[in-house]
Amino acid sequence: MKKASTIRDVASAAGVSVSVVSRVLNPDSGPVAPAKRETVLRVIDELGYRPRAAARELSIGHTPTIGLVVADLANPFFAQLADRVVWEARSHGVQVMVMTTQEDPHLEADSLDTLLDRSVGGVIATPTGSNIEKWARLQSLGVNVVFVDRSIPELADVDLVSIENVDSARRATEHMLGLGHTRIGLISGPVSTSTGRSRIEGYKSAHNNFSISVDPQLIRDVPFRGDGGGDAAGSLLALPDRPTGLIVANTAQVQSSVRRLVQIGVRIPDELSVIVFDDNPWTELTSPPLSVIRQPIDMLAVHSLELVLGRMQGRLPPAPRTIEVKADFVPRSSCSPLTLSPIS
Amino acid sequence: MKKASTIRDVASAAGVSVSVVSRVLNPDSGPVAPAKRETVLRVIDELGYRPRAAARELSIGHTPTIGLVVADLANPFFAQLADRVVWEARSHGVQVMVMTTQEDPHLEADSLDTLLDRSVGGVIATPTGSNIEKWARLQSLGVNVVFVDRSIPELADVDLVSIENVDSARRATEHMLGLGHTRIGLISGPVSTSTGRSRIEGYKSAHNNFSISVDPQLIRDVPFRGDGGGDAAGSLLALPDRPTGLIVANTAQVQSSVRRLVQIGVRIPDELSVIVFDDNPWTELTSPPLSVIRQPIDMLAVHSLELVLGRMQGRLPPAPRTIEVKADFVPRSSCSPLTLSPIS
DNA sequence: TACAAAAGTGGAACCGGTTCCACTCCGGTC
DNA sequence: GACCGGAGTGGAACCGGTTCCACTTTTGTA
Repeated sequence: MKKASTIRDVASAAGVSVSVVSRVLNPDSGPVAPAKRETVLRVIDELGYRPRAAARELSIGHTPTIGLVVADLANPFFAQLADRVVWEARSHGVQVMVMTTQEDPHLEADSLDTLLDRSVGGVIATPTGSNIEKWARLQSLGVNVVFVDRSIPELADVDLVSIENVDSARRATEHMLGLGHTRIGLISGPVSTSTGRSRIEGYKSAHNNFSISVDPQLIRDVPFRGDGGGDAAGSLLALPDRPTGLIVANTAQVQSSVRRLVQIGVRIPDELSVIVFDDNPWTELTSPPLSVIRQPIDMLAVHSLELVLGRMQGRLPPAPRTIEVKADFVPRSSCSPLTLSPIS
Repeated sequence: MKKASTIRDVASAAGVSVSVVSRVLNPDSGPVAPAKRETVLRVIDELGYRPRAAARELSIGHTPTIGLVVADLANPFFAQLADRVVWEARSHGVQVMVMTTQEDPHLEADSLDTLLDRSVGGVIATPTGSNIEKWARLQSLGVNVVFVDRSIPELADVDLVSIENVDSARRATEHMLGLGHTRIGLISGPVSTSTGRSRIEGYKSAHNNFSISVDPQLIRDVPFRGDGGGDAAGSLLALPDRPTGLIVANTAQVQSSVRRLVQIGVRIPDELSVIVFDDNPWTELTSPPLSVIRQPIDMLAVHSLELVLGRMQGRLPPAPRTIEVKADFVPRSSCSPLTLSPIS
């Protein structure tokens, strides 16, 4: 366990001053005679010297690092998002600190503190919805914040990247309405989140277009955490006048909901047509393969990274941006026309 | 965008020296009069002061941070591993830098450099199998390395946490042999990895126990990346004397393999009995639900973290450790007795 | 009361980079 | 030949913490 060499080791081995070595390390920071540059580079190689990030960070004042704060990596949506963000960031020479919140505001607050301590230049997050002042403080300290997928209404000047939630939910609903279903269950996210509200709005809007009234009983907004999706699915199916269609618009609850449907043993699509949000890899391995709204996770990752890096480099106008990307509806075999009472 | 306060700001605001503030910050580093401690804490709170990690790191020489190097967060196995590690680490006050390699040795090498620059105290990794000298160098610089799930035979003195690979593969194989199957396909990881080799060994050992000879044609070792699992599944089923059982022991290829089986339309378990490694959440949502070898990801995470932290704190004997945890066989409905030529 | 030990405190060096600045060489220009 | 500007260089301050050490004050004990 030899200890790593420092810039001063390199300097003395190369017979130059630390200033010169530093200039070699940071090409645009000043002139170096070509011959010396060669020598220094050779010595660096021989010694296996690598500058320590902490030292640079201390004198520069910031790091080429961003934080990624998601609920739960065990959820494929977040996992894929993280994968893409980490991957994409690397190609820009930026490191990513991944933090998970388990949807717990306290853990979220902790994560933000940690990121602050690490002097990250930006944060990409799917916020829990709390910690308003904490997010604001982060921004006021110059940390660039971009929300993905969800936003917090109280925080107006934060960049946001999400799918077209209203439109996506409307299209899914209209697809079912078009098949003749009139009682369609909706399992959405909490109304305290933008995502939850927008998707409910899209659902209602579709009903409106079809001049079909909305039964509030059929709308279940459940938390992201826990087994709320499964319970909601169970209770919807237990309704006297039970729905013939189900849209699961809470990505965190898809698995739980589908598992419950399988347990109950409803026949899909004969007894129940189903559309879920998010094209998890397994959705086409179930039988029947599920029709899904596919969130273009790559796009979410790319755009949010672009935003946060753009802000870090100060090459974006100050006004907050909202980027909405289109989500595809991918029909598979989990929806069928309503046969019991066929449409006119 | 006001700028953050420093320890000297706190010191002067509290009317004490920086030494005192530092001692308040690090409780066991020296005595502080209770009254002054109070004052300092109050000032810290008022100013919203937080010590900068980089400064501390620079003077201490290391960070309470570990690196986690996995192939691909989009793979549920790694994603869950990452989730557990991050989670568990946090409860020990340790941060985790998550890096992905996409199974590419170059990217792996980059990641290790980055982690080195950040002065991490330890690394938990599923190594690609290359970069032998790089791993060795990392160790010689005092970075504690723990491999999870796979190991590199050339690197003898690295801690390893994995499941009982030989035993797991044997149990799965014996289960099928016990059902009367004699031609069982095996899709495993590359033989260049310990995992790949051990699982093939278990498969062979089971055959041996049942005095059934092994047809080498039925063993397919495919890379972790790409669609090798699907292709192997396809080609196994295209064999003239095609297998009646299939064990997918390459966790990264399960999805690809199962997808192919679904595409081909083999009836499971009637035409083909199937066991896969890894209890991904969706394996019980397929029809039929798949029998799996369940890797206790929590255990893998906990043990590897324990090892790496233990080494960082120097409270472990120097000899490298290998921890093997038991993997459960979870029978579901994807295996049935061989009916064509029933066992005696 | 005397004196050693322990508690409490602040000054300053240090960790390993970056950067400002002063200084020395050059060559080119009037 | 005097002068100027720019290339090239090194010294030293600085970033924000930690820690050693010397010093003063308090406490405990004989």
